[in-house]
Amino acid sequence: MEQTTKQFRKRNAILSCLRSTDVHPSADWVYAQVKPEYPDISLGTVYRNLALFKQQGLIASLGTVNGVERFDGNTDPHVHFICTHCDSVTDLPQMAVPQSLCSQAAAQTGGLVEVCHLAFTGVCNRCCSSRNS
Amino acid sequence: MEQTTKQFRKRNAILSCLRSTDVHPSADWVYAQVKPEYPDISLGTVYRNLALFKQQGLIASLGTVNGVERFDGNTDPHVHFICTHCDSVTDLPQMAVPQSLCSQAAAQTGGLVEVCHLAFTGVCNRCCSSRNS
DNA sequence: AAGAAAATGAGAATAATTCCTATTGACAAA
DNA sequence: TTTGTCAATAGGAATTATTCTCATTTTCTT
Repeated sequence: MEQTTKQFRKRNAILSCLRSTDVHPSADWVYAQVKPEYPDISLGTVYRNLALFKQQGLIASLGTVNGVERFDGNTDPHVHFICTHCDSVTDLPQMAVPQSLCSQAAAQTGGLVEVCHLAFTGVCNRCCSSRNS
Repeated sequence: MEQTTKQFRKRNAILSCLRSTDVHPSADWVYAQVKPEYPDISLGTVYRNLALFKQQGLIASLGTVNGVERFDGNTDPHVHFICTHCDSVTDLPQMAVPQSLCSQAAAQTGGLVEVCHLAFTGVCNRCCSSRNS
C-alpha cells in the first residue's frame, strides 16, 4: 500500500534524508534539507519523528558531538571516527565491532547489554591537511 | 611546595572529588559535592576548572549521557557501561580496549587518531532487578 | 604595601531540545 | 459530501545544560 498522504510524505522525507547521507546529521541539518521541499515543516516535527524512528529502531543515535545529537541511518553496528576539529563523523567500514565483546560485557555487568559503541576521536584527514592553527 | 591558597584548595577539591569517585559525575554533581565545604563556590568555577583539567589531560570526558556531560578522573583507556534507565556509568575494568585498533583506525582515516572510546549501553544490574516498567 | 594579572561569583545570555496548544490532516461512518 | 474522532503538526514558549560577562576578590611580584 503506497502511502501518499501529506503527513506520511513529510515523515518519509525525514527518514530517507537520513538514510541517503553519510554525514551522520543533526536534527537541524535534516530540517534544513527537508525544508525546501516541505516549507511548512517545523523543527519540532523533525525532532519528534527522529525520536520516534530511534525508538522503533529504524535509525540510531551516535550520541552528541559538541553538544548536539547526531543520527545515523545505518543501524548495523559499525565504527565511527569523529573529528574534534570540524565535528565531522565518518564510518570506518573496514573495522569490525568485535561482537564477542558484547557477551563479555553482559557477563561483567550482570545486566542487559544492548548496544556497543566503538568510536575514535581525533583530527580528520582534511583538517590535518589544512592545518592553520 | 604545598599550595594552600584559597583558590588552590577549591580547585584541588574539584579535582580530588572527581578522582575519588567512580560515578563518572556531571559538573552539577561535583558542584553539589564541593559546595558544603566551600559554600561560596560557584557552578561557573566548576565548569571552568573541569574544562581546564580536561584540556590539561588530568581528567577525561565520557561525552554526554542524557544531555549532560560526564567526567572521569581516570584517564587510562578503559571500557564503560552506561545504563539508559538510570543513567549510571560504570567501568568494565576486566575488559581491555584493544590498542591495536587505534593504529588500524589511523590507517583508515589518514588523519590523527587520539582517543578510542568503547562503551556499552543497556540496562544495568540494579535496574534489571527492580524492573517495574 | 602597591600594582598587575589571574581567578572567582553571580547572574545574564545562549542554544539544543522539549513541551504546549490551537489547528490541521486523515479516515471511517452516515 | 458532510460529520465526528483521533492522531499529527506548526509555531512558539518553556526548559535546561553550558558559556559568557564583568565587577570584585585573590594571588603573585616587586
